[in-house]
Amino acid sequence: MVRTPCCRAELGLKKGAWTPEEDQKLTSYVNRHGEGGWRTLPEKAGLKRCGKSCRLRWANYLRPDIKRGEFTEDEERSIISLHALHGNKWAAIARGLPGRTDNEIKNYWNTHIKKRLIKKGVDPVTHKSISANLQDIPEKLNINQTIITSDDDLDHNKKMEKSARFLNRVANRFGKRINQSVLSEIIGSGGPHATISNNTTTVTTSVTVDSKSDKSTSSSFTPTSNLLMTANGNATSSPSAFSESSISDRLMYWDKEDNIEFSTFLNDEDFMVLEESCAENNEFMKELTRFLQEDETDNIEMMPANEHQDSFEDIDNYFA
DNA sequence: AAACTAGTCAACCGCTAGTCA
DNA sequence: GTGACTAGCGGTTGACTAGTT
Repeated sequence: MVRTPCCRAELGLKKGAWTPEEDQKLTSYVNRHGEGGWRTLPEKAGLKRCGKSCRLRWANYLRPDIKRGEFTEDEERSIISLHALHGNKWAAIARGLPGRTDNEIKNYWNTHIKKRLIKKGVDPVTHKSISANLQDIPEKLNINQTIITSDDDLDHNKKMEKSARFLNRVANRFGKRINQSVLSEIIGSGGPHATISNNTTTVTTSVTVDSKSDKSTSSSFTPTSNLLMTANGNATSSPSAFSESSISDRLMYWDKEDNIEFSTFLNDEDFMVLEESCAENNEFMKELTRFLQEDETDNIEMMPANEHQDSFEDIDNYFA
């Protein structure tokens, strides 16, 4: 299929920087007729520009809701979190930052954040430490070499990976149903942090989850590709938000004020407590709990924890 | 003061997905 | 099913500016 070029120089269409007069024409036209119809807009608005150029000028510069000026620290943190989630999907990232355009975020990333991350020793593509990435090289080169040095390490890594997968699945399943703004808020605050109880070690690390192998059925929420997790030897419970009854018991969320409770089943291997950042995101947990309660009242049976061999299968079945 | 370099960001280009006749 | 068309996206370019030599 042969396409006619959008902006043909022989038609005498102007390129380059926009003049204030052009901005004025475009703004008043869009204000009168609304966005859209970009192909025919230039002629109607009396502009010697291609429609694409007009759309871009409007979207990136003239739109009234565009926020100008320096990015705040919060915005920067959000960009980093969202980039970890979406990669170079600038439009997706921009949706999480009202008033900022994809172009602006892209430029800011390339000129500021990227450099800063590299300076801190963080790979801006993978969001892992650069030294950690060096350890990945054998894997990337398909060399059969393991960097796990002991059974304990292997076991610990498996636990963390499974726990990360669990969180991913919760996000994927509930992403379809939970208010997007609540999810954006969580992502904006750095994503859910999980504390894994393994009773032996205290480690801070990040776990990458293969979202391809975790088949997501979510149509409205992009699967998490990275989850930041804190593996903490001291099994902690957040004040008022989470409590644990026993290592093989259920993950509990209980809000005293609203008198609501969330629980799901985890065996001792997958046991985890969502703390700190999730506690900050009480809204998310409350909403999650409400959905569970609704489901329970719809007679969806929840099986006791000790009958579960594979908690992920159970979670899949439950949320399916 | 002039030349050069590096950083920034608006705008462009090429491509893809979605829609419609 | 096919092709024309539109809108939108991500990567790249180049003009402009500020800092340095």
